[in-house]
Amino acid sequence: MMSATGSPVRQSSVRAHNLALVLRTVANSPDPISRASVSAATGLTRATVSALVDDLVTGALLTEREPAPRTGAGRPAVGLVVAPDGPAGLGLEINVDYRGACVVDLTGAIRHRLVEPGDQRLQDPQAALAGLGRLAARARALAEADGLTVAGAVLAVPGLVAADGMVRIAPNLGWQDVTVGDLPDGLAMTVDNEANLAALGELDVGELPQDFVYVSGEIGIGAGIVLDGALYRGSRGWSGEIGHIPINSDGPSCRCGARGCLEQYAGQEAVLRAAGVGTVSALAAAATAGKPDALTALTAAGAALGMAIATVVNLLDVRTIVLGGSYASLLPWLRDGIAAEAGRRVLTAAWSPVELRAAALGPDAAMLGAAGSVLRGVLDDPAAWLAGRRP
Amino acid sequence: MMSATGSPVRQSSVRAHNLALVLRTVANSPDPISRASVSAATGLTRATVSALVDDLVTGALLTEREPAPRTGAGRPAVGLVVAPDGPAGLGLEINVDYRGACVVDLTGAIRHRLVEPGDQRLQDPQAALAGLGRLAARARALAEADGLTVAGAVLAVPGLVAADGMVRIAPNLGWQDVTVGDLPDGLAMTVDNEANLAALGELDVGELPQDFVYVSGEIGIGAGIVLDGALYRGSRGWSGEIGHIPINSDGPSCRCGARGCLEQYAGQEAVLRAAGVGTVSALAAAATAGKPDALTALTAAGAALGMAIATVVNLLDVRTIVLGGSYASLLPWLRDGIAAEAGRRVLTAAWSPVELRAAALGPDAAMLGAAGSVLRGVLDDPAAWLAGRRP
DNA sequence: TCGATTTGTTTATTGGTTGAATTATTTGAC
DNA sequence: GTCAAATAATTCAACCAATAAACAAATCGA
Repeated sequence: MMSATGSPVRQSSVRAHNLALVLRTVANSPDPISRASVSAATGLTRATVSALVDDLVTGALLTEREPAPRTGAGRPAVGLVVAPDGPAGLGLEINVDYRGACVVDLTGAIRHRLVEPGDQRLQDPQAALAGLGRLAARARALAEADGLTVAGAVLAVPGLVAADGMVRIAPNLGWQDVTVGDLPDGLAMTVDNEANLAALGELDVGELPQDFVYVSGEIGIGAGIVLDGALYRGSRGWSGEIGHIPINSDGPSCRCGARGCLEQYAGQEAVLRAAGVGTVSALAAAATAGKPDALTALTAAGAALGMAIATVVNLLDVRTIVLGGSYASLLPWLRDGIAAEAGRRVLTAAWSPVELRAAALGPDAAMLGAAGSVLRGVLDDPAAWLAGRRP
Repeated sequence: MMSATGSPVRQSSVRAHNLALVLRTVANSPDPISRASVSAATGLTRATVSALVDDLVTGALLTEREPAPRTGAGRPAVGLVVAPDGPAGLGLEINVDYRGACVVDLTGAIRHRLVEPGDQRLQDPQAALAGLGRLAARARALAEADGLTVAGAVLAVPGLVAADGMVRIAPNLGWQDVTVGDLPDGLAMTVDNEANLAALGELDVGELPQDFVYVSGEIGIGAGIVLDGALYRGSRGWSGEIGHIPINSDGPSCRCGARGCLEQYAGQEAVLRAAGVGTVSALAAAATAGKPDALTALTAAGAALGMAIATVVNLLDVRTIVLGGSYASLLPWLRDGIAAEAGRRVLTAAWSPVELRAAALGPDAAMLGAAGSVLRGVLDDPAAWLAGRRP
């Protein structure tokens, strides 16, 4: 009668779990950390930690270093750090006016960064992907010249990505139902939404709580939702479509077919039009100069954004909102409008106000998040990586 | 430097995991299931399953029964079912005009149900809790007379519940910062939001996907969010406050201080006022009779609800919405309005429409969900339960 | 009645953690 | 300068839980 229980068994995947636990403990430590400290932090025996660390060192995931300067008597510890020359993540991005690739190592250092400007909308998707493949190959060659092993690649696209890796629709790229396979050189590649990956990128740089929402303001408005330290993708991978939250039931019509969507109030096109300028940098300049049209436009956008953010907070009870994309640079003028509207509409604002932050990574957030998500795969399941490398 | 890794270690909690796996497999099976079938379904060896089942049987979580009629040769199997006389959950509820208690056994059968009508707003919170304690004691006595062991109690309240069990505010009960301790007879009790527990109750009866949102329409409008088969409570336990999603930035003012909240369009008071009737049942009667005022009011409420649901779906990518509370009985007249608005505003509606369902459990959903969440605790960690019972 | 078949248990083996003892390396005191 | 105290890391026997394979039990079918 085969009742589908969902979870398979776990025999001695205890080791896999503990391997990940040790690796994560070292990765989260700001300084080189000794085996004994890992033992204390995890609760595992020193003996066990030694055995696990041995595996991780021979598998090139950890490296021994000089320990942090210590005080008092006793045998000096051997410091452990995440290996800078082990696996690396290849982060890729195709966006409206550029494509890029970056290589990030396990320590989080950006080892290479290649960006090719150029309007991707002019090309058909397969041509754009072929160009991206060449860029990826160059980045990979650079990484391997450094002695790194590229563990995988993730591609960020501004669109709806299905669970099977098909790009359902990327309106600003003009893509529809585009299948993205592995890279030409055989490296495994997965695709994900740009806002999702940017959220992961912001999460990787730390300083953020385990629950937050990243709001990306570009031509469209998307959100990456991080709950309990993990990205929430939704049952089909289509979560975070914040741009079409209704602000006003009978507002201006939107390209989605409905009326009064957030995008019509706080999308890049609407704001630039209201401010009477052509680009985001021109808008920032006008706002800095105190031009009334610019300030009015930004105040209105902030109010609309504040309403949408209030909705998100009331629904998900996150206390932190990270503003990325063009919102990051415009936050100084958006902040008051957002805070006022959110303060009025968030039920729990009286106890704990919503915290607004500008994205730390700037325009590279999605690409870096893509590389980071490759590394996250290794960090979360080092046993699988070791098993794959062994033979 | 003690890097807080978050996850503690796991030694031979493999057993705990597999114990839960076996128990869940039996619980999910519609018919009595043999050890061999459990083995096949889980991937565990027959030997291992036998050992685990032994523990579960001696711990009164499983019972041997006649197996399902079988065909073909071979030694006849011994059927396993979840024990009807093992641990039971005590579900409690305090709502505006009644308080209740129910006892549910591990098989999901409702063994006892006690409801005391009466306006709870008239009492101060401690008096209401004392009355509830007496009701709980009666229910517990009935359960123990049946040979059941009450494993714990959960209380459903219509309000914001903090992680530490304090009821921050329950507007329709007139409660504010009420601390709820254990029951007078020493039984552990936890508190949770009514919509959250109702969502869990609906999840328990099955037939639902792993991701859905339960929308409860009472005086206020709340939502219970289920993601990946688990309730999402938010970082502080205050998720799901859907009633204050903005429908129209300059709509009628709301008691929350903002304008144009959903509650002002689809809350019970607004709808009854618009329809010119006094109660939900009168509204249903008027709608059945085809009264224009009632139909117009319900259509308008459906449209507002559809907008809010579209927001939820765009944000979380759930495909199923369960309508509970007074919405369950009014769904026939709300459905078209919701579906039209949601179809227009949900970005992915073209590929996969939003599925609307009426709640299956009716007004007892929260109370039953509360009892179910006690049992869920036992089902999810039978090892802890066995360890607690052993000495 | 016998073989085939399926269920459930017993037994030896293996993988992985633990705890205690052991070795290694430093600081500080006499 | 030597020795005791302290801390780090490794080695080794014991243990726990799952596995695989053999075995015992109970039924069907010829």
